Amino acid sequence: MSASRPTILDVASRAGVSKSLVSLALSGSDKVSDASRQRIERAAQELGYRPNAAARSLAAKKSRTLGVLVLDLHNPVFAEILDGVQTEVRQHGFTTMLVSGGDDPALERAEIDTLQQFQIEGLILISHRLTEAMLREVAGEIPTVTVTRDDIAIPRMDMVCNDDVEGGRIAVDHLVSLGHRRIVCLSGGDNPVSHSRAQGYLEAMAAHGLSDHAQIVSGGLTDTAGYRAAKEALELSPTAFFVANDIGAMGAIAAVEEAGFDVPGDISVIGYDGIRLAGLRSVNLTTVAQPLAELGRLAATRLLERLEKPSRPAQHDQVSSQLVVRGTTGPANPSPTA
Amino acid sequence: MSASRPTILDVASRAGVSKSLVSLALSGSDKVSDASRQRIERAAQELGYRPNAAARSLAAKKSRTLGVLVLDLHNPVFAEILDGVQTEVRQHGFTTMLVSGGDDPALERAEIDTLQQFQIEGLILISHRLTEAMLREVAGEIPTVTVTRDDIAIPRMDMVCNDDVEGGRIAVDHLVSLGHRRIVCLSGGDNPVSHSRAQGYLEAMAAHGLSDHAQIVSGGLTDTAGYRAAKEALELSPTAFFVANDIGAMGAIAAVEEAGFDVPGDISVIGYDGIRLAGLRSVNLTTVAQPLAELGRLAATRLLERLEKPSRPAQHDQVSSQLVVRGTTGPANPSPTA
DNA sequence: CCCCTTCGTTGGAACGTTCCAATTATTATG
DNA sequence: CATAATAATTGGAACGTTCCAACGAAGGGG
Repeated sequence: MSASRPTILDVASRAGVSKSLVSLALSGSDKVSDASRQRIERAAQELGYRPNAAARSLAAKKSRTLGVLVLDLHNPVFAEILDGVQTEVRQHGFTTMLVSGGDDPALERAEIDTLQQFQIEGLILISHRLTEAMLREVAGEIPTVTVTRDDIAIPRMDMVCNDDVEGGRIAVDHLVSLGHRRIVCLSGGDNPVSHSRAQGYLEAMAAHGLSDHAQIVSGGLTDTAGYRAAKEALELSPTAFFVANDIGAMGAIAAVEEAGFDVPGDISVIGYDGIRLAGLRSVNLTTVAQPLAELGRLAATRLLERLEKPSRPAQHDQVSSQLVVRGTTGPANPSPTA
Repeated sequence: MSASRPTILDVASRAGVSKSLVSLALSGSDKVSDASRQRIERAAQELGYRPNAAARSLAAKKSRTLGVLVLDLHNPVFAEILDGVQTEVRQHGFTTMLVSGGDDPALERAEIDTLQQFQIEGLILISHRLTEAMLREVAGEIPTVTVTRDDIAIPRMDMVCNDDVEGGRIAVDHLVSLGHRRIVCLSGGDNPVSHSRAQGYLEAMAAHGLSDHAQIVSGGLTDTAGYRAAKEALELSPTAFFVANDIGAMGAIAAVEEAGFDVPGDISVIGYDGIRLAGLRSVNLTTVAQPLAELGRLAATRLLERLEKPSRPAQHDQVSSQLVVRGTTGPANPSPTA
């Protein structure tokens, strides 16, 4: 049973120097003689010394830790954004603390509270559940950047988003180029992201002179929501669906096939997000891919910049999506047969 | 620009009591008069006081935080196990700190280091990348429980696993009951989990007198690995595949369909894990479902128990899987036609 | 009315670090 | 060779909390 963890004092006495010098040496100061530095490093090594982050954070008044709140760990979109966040943050010597929210905004607020107790220096929100009041409160207390949410602008809060309107247009353009005209949009329901995507859909339909065919069926962002919406939308005898997210698109495909149609022989389906899953061979979904990791990377960058310069005006970034053609879209079939 | 965060002293002076009493009151001690308690709570509320976890952890010499290392946040299996961990841990007033490893065991070791700097009281490992030496080192320093890894037993380290051998048997039993005999196992490669599942497969094949038909094709745990293995295994003219995990099964299905066979008309496919994804309508995979959340819950429970009683002998739990029949398995077709 | 218990409350030490001003050792300069 | 400048090192205060021993004020029993 080893005694408790070695402290900086143990290292100091073993190296025959003061604790202050150990602190200096381990933080890479250049005013430590090589001889001392070496002895200190060896002592630390031998003792298996690991600095106490709590003590450090307390003394230094900074934790070098960023908090990240994600909407839902199950949705692959978030894991992929997180990748980007992590890479960037790590490079700057910061650590991230990850929490995932629940359905309940209040619970989500509580999770942020926990993060704050750990003295995080900044916060990345990859969720759109917080109410405006909560968001304002949080952003007022701590440097914050939101990802995939652009509905609420707050003075010092940066936002990193995909250009969802453009993405909607890209989807429609692709379908139109394949000869589709009766394109129905299965929207993701009532959230900023889905609104913009539907908006892009409408604009592009108009641009192609297809406003008469523009129809939006509102659903949600889940598999079942996509399924139901598609089922309902089949009544409109479409030749193609633009679905607001990939998971929803998978549900929609199931509905289409269940109704006896072939994808893409009879009906084409295009999704949105570009999660890896969509690339699996058995899914093989054509989609409008957001640069997810880039989204995360950018969010981290903005946050780190703000830590340097807290008073900088809010910055709103938009990244572009890219069409990824796979197997669920094809030439329009003027008269699909069930 | 608000001054820095309020401390316990601010609360104390506003409530007109000593800091000690504030500490007592906020930690729910019963030796605080109702009057004081109320004034303290109001003061804390009004100031927006949030205790500093760093200071608390330093003073109390305990952080009430557990570390969790997951193999890969992209794999849905881990998100679902995490759910279970979180629920349980939260109920006991602990917080979790989540990190995800990379491909590199050394990097994974470094992540654990970070966790330790935050004075985590215990560690949950949902990963099997650490070398035995690393695992021993870590488990020697901090109460540890591994999930889905049962290849290395260490005195004080608890293990929570699925009974993968039984799961393999369940899969085979199901296929046999549908009349299948030429059942090929697409194994997940060289890791403890896959070994056990293949083991169960072999045992069950033997039990059904089908040892002559038992064939294992080794692959990996990814979509592409499943695809390749299936492609190769089609040579063996099977009527069914037992694939070592769900994601791999999805790849296998793609290969089967690409070769012109129908699933499950010509060839049945059963997976393993029971990720939600498998339940999506467009996937609809028959699978051997591990109780993933339960696995996580149990791991957390064991760890919390060990914190109470550090010297308890290592406990090895096994949970049972359950067959979930969906659309990818069906009656054997004696002569599948491409 | 005094002493003893109980209840509520308090100040101070401790936790392990960083930071700063102060000190000592070393080297350069005239 | 003395002194100034510089380099290396040090002790102590501070960070915000918990914990503990000790305190005063009520209340009860003799």
